[in-house]
Amino acid sequence: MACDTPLTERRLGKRGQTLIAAGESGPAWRVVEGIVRLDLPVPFGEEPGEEHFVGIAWGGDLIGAEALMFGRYGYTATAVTPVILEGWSSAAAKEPAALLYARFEHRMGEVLRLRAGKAPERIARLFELAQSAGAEPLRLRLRDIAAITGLRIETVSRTLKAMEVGG
Amino acid sequence: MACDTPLTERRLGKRGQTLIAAGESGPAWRVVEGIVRLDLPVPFGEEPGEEHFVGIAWGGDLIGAEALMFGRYGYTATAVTPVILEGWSSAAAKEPAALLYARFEHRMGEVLRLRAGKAPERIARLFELAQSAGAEPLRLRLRDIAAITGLRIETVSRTLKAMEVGG
DNA sequence: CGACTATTTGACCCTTCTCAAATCGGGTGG
DNA sequence: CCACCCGATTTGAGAAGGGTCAAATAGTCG
Repeated sequence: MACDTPLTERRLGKRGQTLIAAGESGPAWRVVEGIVRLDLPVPFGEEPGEEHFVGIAWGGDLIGAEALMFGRYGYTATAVTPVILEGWSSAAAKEPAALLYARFEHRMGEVLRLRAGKAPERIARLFELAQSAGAEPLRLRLRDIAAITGLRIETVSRTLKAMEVGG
Repeated sequence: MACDTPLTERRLGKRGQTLIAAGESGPAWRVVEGIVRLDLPVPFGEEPGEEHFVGIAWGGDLIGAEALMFGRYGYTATAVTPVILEGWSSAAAKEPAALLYARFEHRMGEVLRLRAGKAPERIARLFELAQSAGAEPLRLRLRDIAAITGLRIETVSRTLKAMEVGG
């Protein structure tokens, strides 16, 4: 860790990389570029290996902030696109609470829109989001697209093929 | 609740009542009891009268906080169940930002779960949520159930009937 | 090259959406 | 008290859209 910059420690993540693991401890990060998906480990004795998708973060969103409060990360964060993270400390946070809430509302609306409408619309919106989040290669894994849009991998595959022919 | 302090103004809302109207100005509120749905007025020249569901709030969540920042409410809030609101001022807010984030992650996960799985599961989860939010009569309007779960009103009607027979 | 993981494809079934029309209530003006 | 209107629910029938299960292909990384 060449931590010679006094202010903002940065960290890169490749597509598919686990950025934060539920149960472990560490700092909070701000998602500067790219998209991150958040999953909860299965609550009860369900399929081990399965996870519950609980949200995405991008464009300045904070991830892992709960570790500052409770000591451990509450969920797993994985890079959906290549990402750039920036260390975040609560001391450095100057955003007023009302602004945080406003940002939340917007974020929740975006996430919900990814679960509304038919398969092609959902997937298209996800790609738009990825593009606006500054993800360069714009190549997403089907499993991520499926988890985020609430579709099946097979459906995503077929829809994607249909889309590139039509549009 | 021996809270007779002059500071916390309370307000009741009946099912279906508009609590906050997009574009108007006013204070922020904390949802003490019940469930509130949030909608965005249609962005462009789409079906007038239609709204985009962008989230729900309950159990201590804040609504209308963006009016503190931007002067106007950014979305419409409607009572899905009878609700109790409590006036909120940013000055009174002492929750650390990290806690706000943690709460929000949880909230987003809950909302997403209401859009996952088949119709009966979604609807059942919404009723559980409504119950946990302290809504007494537990009678929801079909249009609200449909908007929140992302189903059609007809589907909700049919599913509800099938559910009360089976379970 | 070999083991694995990710993506495609096929065939078929089930859910949910659609479009229409019938009912059910609750108010209202006579 | 009754006829009527309007929004909210129900019901029907048929069509799409996705989900499932199974197998075949492409990629990847040692």
